[in-house]
Amino acid sequence: MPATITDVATLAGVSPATVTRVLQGSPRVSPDTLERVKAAMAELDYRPSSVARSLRQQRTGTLGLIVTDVNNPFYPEIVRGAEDTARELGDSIILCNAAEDPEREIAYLDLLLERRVDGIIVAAGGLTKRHEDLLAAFPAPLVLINASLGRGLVPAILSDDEAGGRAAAQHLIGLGHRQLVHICGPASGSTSERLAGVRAAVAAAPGEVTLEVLEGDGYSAGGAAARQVAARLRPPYAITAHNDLIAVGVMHALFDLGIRVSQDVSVVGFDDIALAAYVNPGLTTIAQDKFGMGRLAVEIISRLRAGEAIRGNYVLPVRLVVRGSTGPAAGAGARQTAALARRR
Amino acid sequence: MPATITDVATLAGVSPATVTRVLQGSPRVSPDTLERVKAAMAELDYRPSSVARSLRQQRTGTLGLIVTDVNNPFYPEIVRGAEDTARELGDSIILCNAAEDPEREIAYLDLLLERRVDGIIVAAGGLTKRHEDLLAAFPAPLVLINASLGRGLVPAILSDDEAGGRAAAQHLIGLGHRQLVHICGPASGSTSERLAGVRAAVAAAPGEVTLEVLEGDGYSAGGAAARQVAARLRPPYAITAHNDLIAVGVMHALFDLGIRVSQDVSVVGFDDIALAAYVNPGLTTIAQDKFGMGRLAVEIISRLRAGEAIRGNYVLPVRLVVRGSTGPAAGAGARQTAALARRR
DNA sequence: GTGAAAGCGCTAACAC
DNA sequence: GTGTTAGCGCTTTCAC
Repeated sequence: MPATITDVATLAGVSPATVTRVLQGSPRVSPDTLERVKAAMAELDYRPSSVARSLRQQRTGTLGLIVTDVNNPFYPEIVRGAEDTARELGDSIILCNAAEDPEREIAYLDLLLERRVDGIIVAAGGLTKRHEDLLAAFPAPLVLINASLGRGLVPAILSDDEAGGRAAAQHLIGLGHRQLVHICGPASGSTSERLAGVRAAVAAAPGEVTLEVLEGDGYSAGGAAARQVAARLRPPYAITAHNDLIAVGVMHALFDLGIRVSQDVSVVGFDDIALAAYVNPGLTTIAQDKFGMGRLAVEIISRLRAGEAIRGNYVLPVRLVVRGSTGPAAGAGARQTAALARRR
Repeated sequence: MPATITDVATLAGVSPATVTRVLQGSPRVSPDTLERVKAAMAELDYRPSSVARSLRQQRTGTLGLIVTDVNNPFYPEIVRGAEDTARELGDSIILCNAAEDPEREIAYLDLLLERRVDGIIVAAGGLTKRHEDLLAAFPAPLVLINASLGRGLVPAILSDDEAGGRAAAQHLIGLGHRQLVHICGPASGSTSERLAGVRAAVAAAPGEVTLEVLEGDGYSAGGAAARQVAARLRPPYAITAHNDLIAVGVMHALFDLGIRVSQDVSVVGFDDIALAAYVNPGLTTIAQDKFGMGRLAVEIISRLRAGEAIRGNYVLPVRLVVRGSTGPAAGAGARQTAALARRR
């Protein structure tokens, strides 16, 4: 049994209230008392119970963070951003891994409410209709990451997907590419925004640029899509993928076909997960500010808690990261000989 | 303000104690009362406060999980294993990201004690002396992952590093390799165990097998070590790395030198992080049961909480995962022509 | 500058 | 089967 405030008070010969004052650094404590109380605390190895404090103060200093899947390389960085910021504010994070299961996500919402968390952050890929209704009238400060509720009642943090798609395509067009292929991810969500950006860049390009759009969600599907393309198109062409994992699948497929990434075909991903830097050649991609999303989410919660009325979407800028997977489009009749792919 | 148990009791025309009984599913409640109470709960959207309950019951149903760095691809899987299991047991996880900072790690221990967590899991790379003293006399159930206190007072979960090193080397020797190189990781910790395993396999090998040991912690240092080796040794030879990240650094360096991974030089990693599967060729590696470590940690905590006296080390088995980065050692004078590396 | 008293929301022991 | 009572450990008036 850990020592209680009463134990400390008794040992120091004061009342519990005085111990509280010491705990809070109140100036209305005589130096003498202060010292005695501190000594008593040290003696008893006293640690105030935040459980009791939470009950009394009606706030727990705890935030719930529901994540689609911690194992998805996209999320740990968001978790870091949130945890880091929470820590600075004196809060803790209860981590909930929804494991891609919407039911479980909802169960967590309940659990977190019972735990009386001061706010909840939901970093989830796709929201179901059921979520929408539940969240729209939610009895606690709430922020969404990478998802938004139609009516904008709940503050949401998003990446500028449209700008990202545009930057990816512009980069390729700037390298001289005239044949673009976009491989889509999951039908829902931001897919269309990224594609819309690509479309916009293609439309605005000087000269004639073609764009073909394929489905290919996931690592292997991305590879399959690439094979399909390779059977029809002749290099130089360029592929934008909805995310990095798809792009890596594309790169492997091209490699197997003896098509050189960068020299023959350029590839651009989206997200900038760690993998992008370690793959060979390095993957050119659109970086989302994942850490910043986590950070901002916690900051918004803390402002909501303070009574501010916040709603609407926060759109974070993205950034083109050029690595080895993109290169200038060689003249129309580019050699396609299988040989060493350029590194990074 | 959320509804309280008294609100429910009043609305249902019963005492709070009866509401508690309903909450706990006690059989000593008349069907009639049961129904009225349930109706009142629904009406008020009542959620029992686990804060109040925790104070009363002197247990929070919360576990602290201190992790060196969530962003390190090794940890998310441990987190998943812990969170998953905690959930099954009705517990929640407070995630603490130490960000490689030992001071911060210690600060978290204090914070978690104040929060009166039911137990703490520390998944940390290196323990300092200061940790040791603190943890050896820790006032809460405690489990370590991938670290152990000399005297074994605190239960620790480890991978069988020695067996892993042995399996890696045996795999290579079985492929006909006679020149082995081991690239070490951080000096402390399990480094030596893995190396010891490699040594054991080399010693037990039929015929003459040489082993060279190099430092090379981290992605780039691993690459540097590989370049050093390549300048001296002629293929076929084989490299075991202390972990996957080093191994990937090695693979890139070899690629740059025009040395083919698998055909000319085999490479084996350790850990089996996601990266290992996505790199090209796929990295042969020793898989640690990361999920199982997280799971076991939570299970041990729950048994400690139940009063069992548990100490000593739990050593989990590892598993050789063969991918494309290892292949048979070609005859002594193997061609070293730069050409396409075999895929996966 | 300090103490007494009340109460946060729940549950456990005991009564009936 | 149900109610009464006390108390978990803290903080917050309010008094002095």
